[in-house]
Amino acid sequence: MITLVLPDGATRIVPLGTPAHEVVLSIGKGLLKASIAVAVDGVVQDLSTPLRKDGKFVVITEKDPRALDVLRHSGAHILATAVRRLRPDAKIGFGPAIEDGFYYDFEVAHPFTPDDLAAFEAEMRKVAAEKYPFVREEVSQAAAKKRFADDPLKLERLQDFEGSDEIISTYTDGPFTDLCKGPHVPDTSYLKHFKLLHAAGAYWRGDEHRQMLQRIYATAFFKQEDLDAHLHRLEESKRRDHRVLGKALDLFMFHPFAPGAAFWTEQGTTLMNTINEFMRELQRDDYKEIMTPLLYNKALWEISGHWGVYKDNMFLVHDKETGENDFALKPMNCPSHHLLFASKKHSYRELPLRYTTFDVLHRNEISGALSGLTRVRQFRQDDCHVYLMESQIAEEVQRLTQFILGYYATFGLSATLKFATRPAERVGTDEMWDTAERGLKQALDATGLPYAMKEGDGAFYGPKIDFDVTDSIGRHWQLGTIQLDYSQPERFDLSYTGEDNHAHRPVLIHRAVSGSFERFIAILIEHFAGAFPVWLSPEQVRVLPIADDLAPHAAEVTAKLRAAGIRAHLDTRSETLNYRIREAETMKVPYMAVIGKREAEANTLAVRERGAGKKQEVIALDAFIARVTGEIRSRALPAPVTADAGVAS
RNA sequence: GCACGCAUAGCUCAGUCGGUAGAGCACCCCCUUGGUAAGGGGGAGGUCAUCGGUUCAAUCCCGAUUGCGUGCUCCA
Repeated sequence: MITLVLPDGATRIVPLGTPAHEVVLSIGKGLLKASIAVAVDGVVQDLSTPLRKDGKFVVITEKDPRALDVLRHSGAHILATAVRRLRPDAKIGFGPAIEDGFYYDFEVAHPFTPDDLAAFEAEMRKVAAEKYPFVREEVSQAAAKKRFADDPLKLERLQDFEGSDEIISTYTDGPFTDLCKGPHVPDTSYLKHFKLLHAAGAYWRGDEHRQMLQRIYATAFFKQEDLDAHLHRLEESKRRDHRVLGKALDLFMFHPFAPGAAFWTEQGTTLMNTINEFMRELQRDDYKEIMTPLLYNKALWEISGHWGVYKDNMFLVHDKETGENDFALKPMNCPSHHLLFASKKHSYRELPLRYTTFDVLHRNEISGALSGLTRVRQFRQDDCHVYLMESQIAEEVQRLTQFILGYYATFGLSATLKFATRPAERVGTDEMWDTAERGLKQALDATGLPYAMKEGDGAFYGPKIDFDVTDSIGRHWQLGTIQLDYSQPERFDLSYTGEDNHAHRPVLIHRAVSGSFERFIAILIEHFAGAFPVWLSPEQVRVLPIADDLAPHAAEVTAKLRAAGIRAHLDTRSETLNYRIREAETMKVPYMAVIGKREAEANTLAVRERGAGKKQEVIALDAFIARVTGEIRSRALPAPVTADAGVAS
């Protein structure tokens, strides 16, 4: 017998192996109808699975977030059922529920076309209508092997269980049986609101050396309105896509002659420079900004170790005197910073010494990885290397952490911290890692901030703190990083003179705040949907004289705005006011200053704010200048950044 | 890198079941001098990504190349 405790404290004592649905029925008939699955001590299982353990018994209905995973996993089986009916030759791989839906991998002779997807979706509706129950069976390894004799991928999976006491189960819905641990919804008719999204290649088990399968991505919900909302969200992110907005707002472009490297227009350059200047200002007092060469002899990369492991990702440059490709563009700044550091003697009094740089870096990413501004081959990092004594680590890490979080906050971005510890492949002794991890952890604890652990995810030379940023539509980006490194100071034989007049090895911290300016700008574009705060906007005020004869006055106004440090532009084209307002709105200029006869005479402006519609405010020129310069100085954020902020419908 | 898809005017896209192309916006000119999201008219603009093949004929079919897009261990 096993004992189940219901949420209200009541208990049910039932024979071992009783199917869950019997227990649910004993609670209520209506509940059984509404139930999708159950959880025993948090472990989700389906209604037909025999109960084997005592524990807290919770019935999962549509309202439980875990129900969606069950539905989606069943959706994957229904997808496979449909594919097998139409393409009996398809071999099946994995078909899990994922964050926003599910997928299923198939091995087929001919990849799927969009028409195939439409046919599969139609077939899935039939399978759902046929209301096949999901029947669970528990089988022996031998029986399973026999059953999946024609499915080599499943056989490979079965191999993993050889010798383990794992219960092997299969699920059958109508004509289709899959090796699966469940859980599933009771029958196929539960899948009502779903959509196949796209197909793409995916390596079997993510291994590029294995065969490529065809993966079909799909999503499913319990309610049509949830599905609609999800599809709407997808549309919304497409509209915010920095590649689309970058073109629409004329910020940057790419050219086939320079794949993976952005061209910045004057607007985009202004944006880039504004962000760069902000960082420069923050680092003015405690950092030493330096510039180092972009191109180095391989001798440097041999010392740093890049020539051995990273060479394929570097752009090599031919030297006409040696006739060899023995120069390379730098993929990171650290080695060059070390050369500068090592060029003279340093006292312990100088530490922590912080070198910061904005140099251009090149990494030869594989072509398939390139994507807009988020994965490029040429980029600039807000890079910093701190040379310090071991005793200074805690304070420095706290300082850098506050710096990074403060920087994000200026843009209305929040971040969570992740502490990544020693990876399997690493350099240095265990003792060194103990010291480094302890030091970093103490420093992190001292900040009082919550953080998640990422065991084994550190850099090969040291543990690190990663900053995971959430944008206005809830997407996550890994941006900043603080990495502790005992290895490079060793390789580059770095030293400082201590109080004891002896040479000591400094510890190194690598720090990046935005990862790269390119990627950060991509995130900002999507975060703000192109409607940047005033201080970031490439164009802050557009001056619009109503008629031609007001142009001279408008030009004076523009000059005054510019003299005050405001990025103002004058639009005197002989177009209607409506036309010019529309264009300024489309380009997401934060302020439109309209000048008619009345304003010219009173030296005022009829100010329209971006996105505020017809609402206008007549304000004295001086007052307007004070307001805008104030917003620029304080780097004010626009009214709460919401999911729809500034997105034209 | 690999699988699939896409590439037509500056942009967004139609189109040609093989007979060398069209719209809207943008651009230029003219009229309009306007009060808060498109005033009206006219014009210019394309070796249909590149190279090769098939064909009487290719932007369209086939192949290659380049670029871009989706994706490439959230496990049975």
